[in-house]
Amino acid sequence: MKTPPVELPAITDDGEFTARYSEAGLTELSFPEAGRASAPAANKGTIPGKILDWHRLTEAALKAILAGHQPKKFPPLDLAGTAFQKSVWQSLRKIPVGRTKSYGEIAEAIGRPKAVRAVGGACGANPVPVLVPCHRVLAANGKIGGFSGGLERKRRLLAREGLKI
DNA sequence: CATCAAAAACTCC
DNA sequence: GGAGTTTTTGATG
Repeated sequence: MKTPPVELPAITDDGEFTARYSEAGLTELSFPEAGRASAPAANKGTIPGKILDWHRLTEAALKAILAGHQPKKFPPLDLAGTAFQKSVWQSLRKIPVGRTKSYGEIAEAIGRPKAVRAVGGACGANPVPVLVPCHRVLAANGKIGGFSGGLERKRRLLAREGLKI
């Protein structure tokens, strides 16, 4: 591995997220997990300055969303996925704070109104939760659907934005 | 490399 | 509660 992904802890009020960066941008973000209280020891000396710069933006954006505000700036994202998944994630990022969309609406937005189920799959494959607000996507009839980080966490995120299920 | 089968965070009847 | 639609992923020849 010539360019191993860089891992940095992002401290928020909700816990310690783990952000992973490639040479092109933020590539993955993980929720804090029990039993992983201590972040991966980050050798700041070996981390390129630009990544530390991105990380500042990531942490700021993360905190903003967790507080229910729309972040002013996003770090560059380097999402790995199929064309379909990228379309879905792009649509997700257009959802403003405090609003929700259904899987069906996302499906329509990308021109595949009937691919709702596939949209669900793409959301589940979303490597960057919170910044790509997969938690703001609910099922058509108001059901909460699912969430990679656990349904409880999804509910709390929505509650922070002033939404009630 | 091409093809088949199974599964998924949905939606509608 | 069951059938339908689309995409992804892993197995098979």
